[in-house]
Amino acid sequence: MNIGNAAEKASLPAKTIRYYEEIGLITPGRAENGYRDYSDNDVHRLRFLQRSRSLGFTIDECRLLLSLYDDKQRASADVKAMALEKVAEIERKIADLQSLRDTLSTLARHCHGDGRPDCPIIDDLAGEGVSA
Amino acid sequence: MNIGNAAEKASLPAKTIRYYEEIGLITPGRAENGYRDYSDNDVHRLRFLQRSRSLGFTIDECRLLLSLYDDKQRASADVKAMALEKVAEIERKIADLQSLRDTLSTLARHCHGDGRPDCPIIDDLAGEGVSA
DNA sequence: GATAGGGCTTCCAGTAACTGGAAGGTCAAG
DNA sequence: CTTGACCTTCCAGTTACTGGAAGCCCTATC
Repeated sequence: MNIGNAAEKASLPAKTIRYYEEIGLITPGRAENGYRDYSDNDVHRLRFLQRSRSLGFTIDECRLLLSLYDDKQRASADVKAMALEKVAEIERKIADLQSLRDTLSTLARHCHGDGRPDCPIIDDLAGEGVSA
Repeated sequence: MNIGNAAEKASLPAKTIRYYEEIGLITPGRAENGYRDYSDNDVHRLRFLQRSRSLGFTIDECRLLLSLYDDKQRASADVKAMALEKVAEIERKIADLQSLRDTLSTLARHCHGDGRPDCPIIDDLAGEGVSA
């Protein structure tokens, strides 16, 4: 099947699929007219990629995941370890964002937000305002 | 003062400071030997940049914030609106990450994580596993 | 048979915000 | 006078695409 079709089935832009090919994540066949030709298995891989990317795995992690997917002998422990490490990473990011949000809301709460030039947010950024 | 000194005072790498100059966020003077020469006010701006970047504002937002900082007549409402929009954006990101984390932990919980090749995480990525 | 359109191809460039490294000038200490 | 730290510029690389140009392929319609 052509790239447009595969793109639709995998919920990925065609551009992205070509990019994945460029970096060696997938190698579809070619039709006689030079068009890429995707098998059902190719589409399967693309979906795998789409899903793992949307779960926050980097491209390199997806590469590893795909090789585990291809390896019928892989240990589930390897995959579980990656997933758990990813969970921890996501939780660190969440904590960072929460503290960011708290700081910013505190700042905003202290700002009267009218037409006057006086602004505690700017003052804080300038290093002389409320401590969040 | 030299860039190394300014970098230390602003808690920013010298490389980053040069980059900020390149994109027009700051324009220090030059000493006779060609070295950049930072005034106290320059350091102030750098700190402002450091803090607003660390609060999650993009460079373009920092540019705007700096212009509000420079503008003694600006309305605090403008700044407050930016801060609140940023808070909303951060909260969206947090929610996304939380759902990501939940999906991944569910997956990991269903994985026995031993030496056997059978792995629900891979199965899910392949589109045939547990629904998280 | 000409043409219009949509899809496909390749290649080049740009994004955000730096970061690393090479080649070389400047300065203070020993 | 040399060593080492610090400074300069410029170029390249990072992540994961995305946009666009130039041009081929295929089908349908007039």
